[in-house]
Amino acid sequence: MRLKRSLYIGELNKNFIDREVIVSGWVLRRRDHGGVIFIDLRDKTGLLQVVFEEGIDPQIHDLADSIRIEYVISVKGKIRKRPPGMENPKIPTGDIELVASDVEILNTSKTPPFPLDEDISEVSEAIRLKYRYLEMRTLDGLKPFVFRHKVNQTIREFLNSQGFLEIETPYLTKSTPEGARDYLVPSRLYPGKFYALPQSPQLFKQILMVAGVDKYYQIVRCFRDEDLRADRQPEFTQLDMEMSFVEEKDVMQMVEELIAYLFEKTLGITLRTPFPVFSYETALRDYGTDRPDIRFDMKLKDISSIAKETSFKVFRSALDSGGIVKGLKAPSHFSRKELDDLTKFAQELGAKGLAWIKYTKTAASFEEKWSSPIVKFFEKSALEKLEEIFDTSDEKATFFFVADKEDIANLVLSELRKHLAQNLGLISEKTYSFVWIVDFPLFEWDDEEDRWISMHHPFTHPKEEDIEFLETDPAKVKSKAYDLVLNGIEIGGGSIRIHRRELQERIFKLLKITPEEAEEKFGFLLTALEYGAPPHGGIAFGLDRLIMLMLGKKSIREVIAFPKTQRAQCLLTGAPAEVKIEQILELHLLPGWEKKKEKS
RNA sequence: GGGGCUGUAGCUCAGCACGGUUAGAGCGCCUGCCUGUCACGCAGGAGGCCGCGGGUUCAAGUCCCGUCAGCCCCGCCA
Repeated sequence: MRLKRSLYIGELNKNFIDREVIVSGWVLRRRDHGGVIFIDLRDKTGLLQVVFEEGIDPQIHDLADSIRIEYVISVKGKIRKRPPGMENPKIPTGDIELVASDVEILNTSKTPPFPLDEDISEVSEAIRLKYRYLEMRTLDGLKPFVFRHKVNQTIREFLNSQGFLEIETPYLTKSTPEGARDYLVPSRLYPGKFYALPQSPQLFKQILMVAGVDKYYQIVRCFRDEDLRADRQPEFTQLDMEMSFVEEKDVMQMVEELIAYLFEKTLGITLRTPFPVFSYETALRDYGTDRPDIRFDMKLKDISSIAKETSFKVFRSALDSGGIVKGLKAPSHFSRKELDDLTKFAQELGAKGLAWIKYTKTAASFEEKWSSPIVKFFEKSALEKLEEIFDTSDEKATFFFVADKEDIANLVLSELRKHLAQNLGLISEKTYSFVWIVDFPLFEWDDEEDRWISMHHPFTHPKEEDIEFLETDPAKVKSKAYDLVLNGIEIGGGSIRIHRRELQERIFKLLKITPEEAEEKFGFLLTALEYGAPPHGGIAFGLDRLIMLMLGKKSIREVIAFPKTQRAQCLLTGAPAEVKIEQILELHLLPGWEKKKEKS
């Protein structure tokens, strides 16, 4: 490299006029006027117009003539004030330019597969991922990653100041039976044995509490071999935290301070704390989901008691088979086609249908207020009760009802609620609405496995007052768990953990984990609990999700440098890929590996 | 495992319902001209396995079946 960079483009301003500088970067655009060639040079800090004039040095001018888009060059020259009227107000360096006296072409470039000088969000994601480095090289391409870097630093800054210790935990660890599918890593030294990549550092951080660390955090990669979504990657990053000698409120308060600090420092947004707290039961009752989006109202209402009084068979039969009738009110009327589409939307989520009633507050008579194929099944008193239950302050409204089993009604209506709010423009995009969900049930019944399973994970502490019901009425037992939800997306979840071996063993027993299995899978934890484990609890955040929401992105792939596709491939590297047979043999992955080993 | 959308030039897309000459557009690319442009301009040019395989047909980018890939969703999972 003959011409060594003297500064970044972003550092340049009028004060540099008449000074000689060397800048290095990529050619964004070039405008060849024959006798004069303009090149817009880009580095990660900005854009600068470089001028090659024929009169100054014909040789340099010829070299500039061969320069193409995305060539990597260093240019030496004097900064000059642009001639009057030639300024470009669109860029920060628009009132100056670099008059090239020397240029070094450090590398050529093929023509990029997509233009790097304009908005590339229209380019298909597959191509962007294959050439991720080109996407990142564009003017704003690094923005999400600069932001992410800042988030990480701010989190560390805050937690360090609070006395937290960042400690790394292993990636090659032990498979655990509960939770998601594990990614397995075959052991070369122990034929037939496997490491698992961690779904989270859960057990390690608990053991760190036993070790007296007191406050731990880690920004850590986690791995789960499940199907992907816009907000789910097989490897993702958690902000993992754990604290000793704490109750729920201590963790929640620490988190609120952290989140408030983070939003203030990185987005300049002052959040109102404490965040609202909903019980699991309330969330399900009012929103149909344990991750409610509370940026808008439109609460769900149980109208089973009204439905019971109607002659509408669909409602009656749902109630007779133990279901419920639940509904919501949208502040608008809908066309027949829109109603058909909404019905289809509901059916795709599992509803048998979607009942609706159009409501016009200012109609001439009571009867004319109500319009629907099903309104004939309703007595006047039933309609009056609807008016009462739903606050009918809107001029026009439409009631939607789902009659089904409770969980289906809740699922369908919660999705419908989001869908309608989005379409009706009820959601203000710039709002950040946090809400805590607490008082989760400790267990949920799993029909397939015919046993209770942990709603959170098996190490979650039951509410003290419910411990006595563990064996007699597991459904009644609530947990010391808490989820943090932002704009309808779960961004974090945690709990106070069990810190006594006896209680942990009781839970395992309830989960139909035999003592032998418990010893084999979690023996190290049980042993640790016996050596003076302090009360402790913590939380883990989906950091990718949080950053996605902070940046208003629709997918966590936008905030991950090299993400996987929905089919879990890396389009850049081509992973997963086949490996040499030798590698497979060495890992004892083929049938008959034991024999092969004996022979060798 | 299931449902939906998409796949045509380097990129973004039209053409497909109703099969029929040589498959188009914009941007980009190449060559030439041009000393003040900044999405420079002007003139000329190159560039296509219409995702892949099979079928129907005199004839398929267009119709049918299968398959692959990307995205969104359900299940699963956080």
